[in-house]
Amino acid sequence: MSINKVILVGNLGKDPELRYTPSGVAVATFSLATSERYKDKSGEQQEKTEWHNIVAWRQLAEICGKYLHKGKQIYIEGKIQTRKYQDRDGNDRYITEIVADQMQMLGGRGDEGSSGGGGYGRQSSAAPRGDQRPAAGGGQKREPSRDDFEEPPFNPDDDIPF
Amino acid sequence: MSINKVILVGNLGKDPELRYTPSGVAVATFSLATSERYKDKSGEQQEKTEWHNIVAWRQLAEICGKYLHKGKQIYIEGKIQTRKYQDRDGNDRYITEIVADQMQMLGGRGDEGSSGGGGYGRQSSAAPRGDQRPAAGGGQKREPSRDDFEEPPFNPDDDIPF
Amino acid sequence: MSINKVILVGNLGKDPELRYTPSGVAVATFSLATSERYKDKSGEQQEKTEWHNIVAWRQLAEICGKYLHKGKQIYIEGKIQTRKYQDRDGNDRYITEIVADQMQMLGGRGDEGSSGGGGYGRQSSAAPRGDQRPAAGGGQKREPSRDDFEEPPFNPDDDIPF
Amino acid sequence: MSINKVILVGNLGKDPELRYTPSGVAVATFSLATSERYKDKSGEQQEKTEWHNIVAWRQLAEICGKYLHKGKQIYIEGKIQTRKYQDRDGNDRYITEIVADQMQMLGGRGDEGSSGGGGYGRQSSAAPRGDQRPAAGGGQKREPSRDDFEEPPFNPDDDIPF
DNA sequence: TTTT
DNA sequence: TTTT
Repeated sequence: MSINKVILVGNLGKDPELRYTPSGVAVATFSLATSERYKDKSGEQQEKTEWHNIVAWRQLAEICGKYLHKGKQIYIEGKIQTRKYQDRDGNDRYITEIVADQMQMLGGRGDEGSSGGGGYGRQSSAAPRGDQRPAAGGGQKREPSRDDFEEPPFNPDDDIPF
Repeated sequence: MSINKVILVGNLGKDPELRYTPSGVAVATFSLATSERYKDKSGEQQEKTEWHNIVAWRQLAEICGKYLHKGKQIYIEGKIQTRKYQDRDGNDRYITEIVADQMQMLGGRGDEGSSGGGGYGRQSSAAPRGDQRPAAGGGQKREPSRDDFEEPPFNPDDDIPF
Repeated sequence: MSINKVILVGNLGKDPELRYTPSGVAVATFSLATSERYKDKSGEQQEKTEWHNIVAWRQLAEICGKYLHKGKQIYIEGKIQTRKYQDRDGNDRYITEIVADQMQMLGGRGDEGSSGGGGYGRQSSAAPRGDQRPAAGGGQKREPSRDDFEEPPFNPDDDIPF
Repeated sequence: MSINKVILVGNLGKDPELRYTPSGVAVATFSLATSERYKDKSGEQQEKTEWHNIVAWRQLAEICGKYLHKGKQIYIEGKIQTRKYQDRDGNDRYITEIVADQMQMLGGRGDEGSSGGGGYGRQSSAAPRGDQRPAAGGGQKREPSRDDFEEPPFNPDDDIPF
């Protein structure tokens, strides 16, 4: 009964960090800058930069770790999530992050060495093959199969029944 | 390298139609009204209604066919698609549709008999069980498995490594 | 060169708080819950609620203060913003908020006494008339004029030139 | 009580066409391609391109006419609208268009001579100054004023009252 | 054809 | 703190 959706287009502040949970699940984190220009009261153009903490899991994490780098312009779709943690003094702290479920590289053609292309996330079986994961328990990754294609733009074997 | 995303909140003009392709793939179609209020030049409040052709496939089609009905308010996320077809005279015609990949029932609380709830689409394994499909070739439906869960809000077995 | 957009559909946890800055600008704040259902590893249905801090300014603030209340289901469109503040001990803290620029009441039909209707935000001149602001400097509110209408769905005085 | 929102990232198929209505209102039209990669049943990578008819009005039209050109990658936010017209034979035809209300140039830094920058649409007073409109009735364009600034990321004169 |  |  609810929607929690974030859409960002911005640039990476640093290269992503790719880590693995104890059970071998890939997690990529990076910060993404979005900048807003606005006129202040005196009519001056001002710019304000917002930094977003992005988190990607599993296959999307590995794609981020492999293809993204500092300065790259990307599109991110995901959801907002606030996580509680304890600081050094044991006090509760909260951090708000964007959990990505789609990522697209933008800014095209030979832009800084990115081979780029495609959109990544969810079902997307367009993802690069070959498992970059280190030895790890893993398990959650399911095997792609022949039937595993995406929502078809059209279905050559089927007559559209309307 | 591109994004094609539509977000609609509106009401169904009629009950959905649920059909099946020759190979047994479910397709639901319905029209969704969004209404916009605006002031015209004379300062009068006006309303303009836009009708959207919604198409849903597979499991989402079946959920739409089962739970949606005329008047229901829903959230739809999907993409724009223009399809070519021939009219009775053999002329090329084009129709623009929204191919849904997420649907949420809104307007809650026992609203008109909908048992409703949850959000449907993509990976969503929250979908009602039991196959409503008629005898049909099918095949594209893959078996859900234990590893088949969604992006975890958090992962109890894993320490978050950051 | 960037996009920072949030779309939420959720329910208010409490009535909004409407305040005014020293110079008389209205600010409404409230928290909005979005809930996600997911299957955990053991196949159990779980629910996780996310709480979003919403901030609305000016006319939209006043509409929120006037029409929204605890439990109401709304659509919010806005942007993510992280604000720094000092806690009681003088330590820097950060809070992430959604600065709303559009709000729509959902869930319809005489739902809990809301007179409701319309969509509010930006140019929207559909907003209730009559100034609810207390005596205050103000100033930023500009006067609506005859030319002040919104993007017209169509323009009766103009032939569309294509 | 409804939402009609489209978000596109794609490339212009041609230079925009900038026209004016009899009363002098600027209208820009252009087509925008979004491409989707997907795997077909035989496992082959396929690409399908969708062409969107974009319409922009007034100031946004002039910015599009001035800064956009064939091939440029942009972000568009707007709404879906289906318009009825008569073909040469007097038959009713329908065309679906995206009425833009925000546009952002993407793909950055000196990309093909675009001076670029900023986001355009709505209140955005960041728009280039100087009126490119030919002699024309006009009228709907309101004069920007000192009070005409956008939603402030923060307000230096005001203490945030929460 | 919906809804407010 | 909401809602289903």
